[in-house]
Amino acid sequence: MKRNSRLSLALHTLGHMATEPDAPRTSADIAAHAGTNPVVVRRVLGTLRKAGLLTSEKGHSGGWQLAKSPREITLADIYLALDERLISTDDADHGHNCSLEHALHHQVLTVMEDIERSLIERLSATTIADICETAT
Amino acid sequence: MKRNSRLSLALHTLGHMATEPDAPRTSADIAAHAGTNPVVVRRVLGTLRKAGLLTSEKGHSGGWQLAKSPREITLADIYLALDERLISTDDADHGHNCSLEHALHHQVLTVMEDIERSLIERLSATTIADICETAT
DNA sequence: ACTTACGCAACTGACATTGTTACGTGACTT
DNA sequence: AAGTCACGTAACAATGTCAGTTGCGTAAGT
Repeated sequence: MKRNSRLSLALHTLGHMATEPDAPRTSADIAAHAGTNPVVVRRVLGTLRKAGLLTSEKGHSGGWQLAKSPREITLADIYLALDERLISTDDADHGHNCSLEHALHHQVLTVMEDIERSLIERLSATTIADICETAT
Repeated sequence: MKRNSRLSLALHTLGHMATEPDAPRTSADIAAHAGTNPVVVRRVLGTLRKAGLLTSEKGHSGGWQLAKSPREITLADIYLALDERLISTDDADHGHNCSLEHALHHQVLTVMEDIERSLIERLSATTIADICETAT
């Protein structure tokens, strides 16, 4: 798979959960539906649980469920929970001795931060409930 | 190095070239200044040459030079030449059978395309000559 | 001829990510 | 109480990407 497979898996899973919010789903079911592995599902959904978007229960009739109403979960929430940012937040060495390079990176970084801010703003405008409605 | 090292190298090199546009530089010099390898420099600058931003000459007193005035080269030109897009342009399998997944990806993709468009717009507002002036 | 410097192909090693196996733990069922 | 179900987590293998490196060819100039 490629780089944004975690995001794909998260969107896909939460989307389906939103259509039937009260039915818990096991990682095995989700994995089968998404064509991947239960452990991978638990890994990805685990980060969403840490972000407060999902709950998980063990044992019989356990599994994963939405922690809030689908109308309260935006695409931005999912994007931010997965922590796959546009900008590589490690600004370690590139300011070593060259003022030109420093100016260059500062300019690009400023633009990128603005862009990411507006990306999040755009993503937070649609909830997963919205998506389910438009998909009919 | 990390993922945007090609962009860093390109920006850095073009920035320095802009301060003295008529002096050709060899890949060995550039590599030494950037702390990398001449072949890597040729790889990266080669893509910029294909995009029409640089020229290269072989033999004695050969090397790399800007193909245009520094005032005509924007950050967007460099970004686009390196082809490191925000969106993974391979929309191969994710629309296989699930209309919900299709709607999800369509929504995210639309937002991402908008965002990238505005990123390019922002980057095209500053030329490398601008950077050299602000770096004094 | 000889040197210089790019062009390009092939290989290596580091690194990240996904997939897989294995085992522990909590919760429910009988 | 025993059994099962499902998550939680660690460890490892498989894969892909990318920078780095070596080597050789080719063009331009001395």
